[in-house]
Amino acid sequence: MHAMPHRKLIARLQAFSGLAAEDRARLEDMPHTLKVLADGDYVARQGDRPQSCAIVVSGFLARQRVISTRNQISAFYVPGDMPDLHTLHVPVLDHDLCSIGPSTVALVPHLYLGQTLAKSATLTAAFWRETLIQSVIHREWIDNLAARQALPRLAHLVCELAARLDIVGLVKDGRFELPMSQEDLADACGLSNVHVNRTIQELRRRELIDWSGRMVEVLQPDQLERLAEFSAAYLQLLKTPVAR
Amino acid sequence: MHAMPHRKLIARLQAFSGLAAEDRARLEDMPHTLKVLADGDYVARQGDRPQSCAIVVSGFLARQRVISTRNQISAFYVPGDMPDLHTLHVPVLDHDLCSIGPSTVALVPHLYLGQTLAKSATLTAAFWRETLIQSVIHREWIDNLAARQALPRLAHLVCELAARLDIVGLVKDGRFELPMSQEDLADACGLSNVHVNRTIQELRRRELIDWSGRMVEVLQPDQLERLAEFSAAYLQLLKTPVAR
DNA sequence: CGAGTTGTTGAGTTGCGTCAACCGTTGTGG
DNA sequence: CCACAACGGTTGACGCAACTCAACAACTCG
Repeated sequence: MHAMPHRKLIARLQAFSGLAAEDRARLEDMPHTLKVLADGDYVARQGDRPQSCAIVVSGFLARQRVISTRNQISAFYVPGDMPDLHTLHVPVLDHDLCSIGPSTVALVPHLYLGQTLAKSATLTAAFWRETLIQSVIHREWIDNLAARQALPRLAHLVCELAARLDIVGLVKDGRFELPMSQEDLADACGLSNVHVNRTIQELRRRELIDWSGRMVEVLQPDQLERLAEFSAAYLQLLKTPVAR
Repeated sequence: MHAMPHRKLIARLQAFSGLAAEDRARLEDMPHTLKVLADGDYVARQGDRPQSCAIVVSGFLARQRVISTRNQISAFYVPGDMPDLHTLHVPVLDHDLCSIGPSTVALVPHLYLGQTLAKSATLTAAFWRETLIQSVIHREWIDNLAARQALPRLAHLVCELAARLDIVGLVKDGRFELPMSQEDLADACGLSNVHVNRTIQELRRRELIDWSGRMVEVLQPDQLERLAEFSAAYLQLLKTPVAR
């Protein structure tokens, strides 16, 4: 089924960080166990001290946590992402890591990952950069939540997910799968599920997207990105190597 | 004036990452230039490719950027922070870095920083962890912006800044200096300046804080943290070393 | 086929924004 | 040394984006 489960991760690291052949080989040889998750299953829970890092192989994960009465989602993870890479250095997980729809993850032991990074400074830099991408995305979410109202806010999230899925080859003709419910979107956007519903209808009415069931199609990418003030540039900032 | 400008940074790295004597020495010997900033001065601008990293020596910086019509602040930086450490790996700055009130920063060339990290895996880990702390704080902001309304949201920000200032010894008897205007707070919290004003008055009315001029005093820390659902734990998660 | 999700719609409410005026403080230049 | 401009803080009146509650429809799945 998955001859090389972390293929998407390696391809992205290759593209953005430029791996040497031996680094690539080290990654391909990483020992791992595959784990199949159903909708709502947890990869790890708040307070856990994971002994391995997950790589999303297929499907979506959400980072979430209860704030006052709401189940707040602070990140989505798509295939090729490592949602808990930071636990290498920050042992305690501060959120739940939950499967949105069915998904598959590969688990790589900290022990092995640490040893591999110790052998290669470029690999260390590549994985460090990987955590920095997550920071960039976090900052976009902060801006999005604080500064935009519902319509552009949802539009921005759609643009972001489309761009991230495109990088790992999961967008075909502007179409891609989003397994999250409107309730999940509400939890991510700081809106009520009712208002998310009405806002999506407005996006449909303007013929910017076609969104029925789990499939989304972006009909007018330029218009949608203009509404969202979205620029994919921030996801592509990582192509120049570190100063030495 | 500043015999060792990055003393606060070193002390924090020491406490959270446990530096060896030689790593400490390397940090103390870092070549740098001091830069004094007035209110509103920029350390660097969006789109810049800085050739050095800044360490906040005194005062506050804000990471900001214009979103639609608003000047959105996505992070505050206090003494001991390295606001653009990530430019080591992500060359282009995606926000402005602006002084809030007068401040001083030490600039350390990328070239030197890269060479130093190449010599020490533990130092690399310590600085990587430093960027991960920023991620943790970003996620707290996401939760704060999305899930809490104005009163607890502002309370949470006050708690966070108090905790971060406390770590670097800038809190005396619950009192500390916050140089930002209510407008700045509004830009950080996704609120209007008018509503920030009213919300602060409510915090004062409840006798949770005393906030006049630039000085803030937390009168009832427990009550304030309960209102904000704040726990300083997330800033302290970094004390266990990496697996090897 | 029923039971539990997820999506949709309507009506009434509210937290927060906007606009606009006013006040106190600070700093600056004549 | 005062006049005055500039800025940050404060207050009131009004409007709106988004929330809550509640019912219902569509879909999924055992």
